[in-house]
Amino acid sequence: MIEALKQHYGYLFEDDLLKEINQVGVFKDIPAGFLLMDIGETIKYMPLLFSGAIKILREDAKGDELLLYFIEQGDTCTMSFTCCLGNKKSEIRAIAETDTKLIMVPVEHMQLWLGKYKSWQNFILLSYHERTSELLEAIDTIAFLKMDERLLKYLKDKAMVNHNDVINVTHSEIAQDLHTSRVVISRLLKKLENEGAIKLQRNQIQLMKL
DNA sequence: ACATTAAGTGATT
DNA sequence: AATCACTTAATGT
Repeated sequence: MIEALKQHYGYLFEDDLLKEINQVGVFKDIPAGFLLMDIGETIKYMPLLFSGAIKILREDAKGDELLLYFIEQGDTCTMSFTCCLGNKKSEIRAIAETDTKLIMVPVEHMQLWLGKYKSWQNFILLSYHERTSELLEAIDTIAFLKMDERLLKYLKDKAMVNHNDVINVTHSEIAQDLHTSRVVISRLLKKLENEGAIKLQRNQIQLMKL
C-alpha cells in the first residue's frame, strides 16, 4: 500500500508523512454507487482519493438532491476537515460516482499533521481553495445558467470524471442530480440529439462533440 | 406473455 | 420549466 501512496501522493508529501498515513489509514475499494457519507453523519475519517470519483450532493427539505461537484484523484473532502474541528456533522452527501480507491485517515491526525508537516498544511489549504472555487462555480451554474446549459455542463463533467464519452444514466437520474423533472431532461436531451451533440439510447448517452 | 421500468409527447399552467 | 396524462419502447421474469 505504501507504494500506491507514494505513486499518488509522493509528489505532495514527504516520506515521513507518507509513512504515517500508511500506518493510520485504512485502504478501501469502493464500488460505484456506494454511499460514503450522508447528511447528519459525524465525520470520522477523511478520504484521500487514489482513483475514481465521488459526487457531492446537497439535499433540500423534501429530500430532493442537487449535485454540487465531483471529487477526483488527489483531492480530499474539505468538509471532513471543517467538521473535525468542531466535531460537526456532515452537511453533504457523498456517493461514489465510479469505482473508487481511497485511503481513510482518522480525522484526529489531521490537526496533528498541520503543525508537523508543511506539505500537509499546503495540501489542506490548497484543497480548501479548490473546493471553494468549485462551490462558487456550482452557484454560478445554478444561478446563471439555463437548464439546457446546466445539462450540457453536467454531461461534460460526467464524461470527464468517468473518462468516457459514453455515459450510463437514466433521464430521471439526471433529473435528480440537477433537481428538475424527468420530462424536462428528456425534452432537452432530445433537442441536443437533434442538434447532433449527443446520441441517445436506453440508459446511455453518447457525447458526440464537446 | 406479462409486468416493470425507461423514454417520448401533447397539453396546460 | 413544471406537472399531468398518456403512449411507446426496452427489458426482466
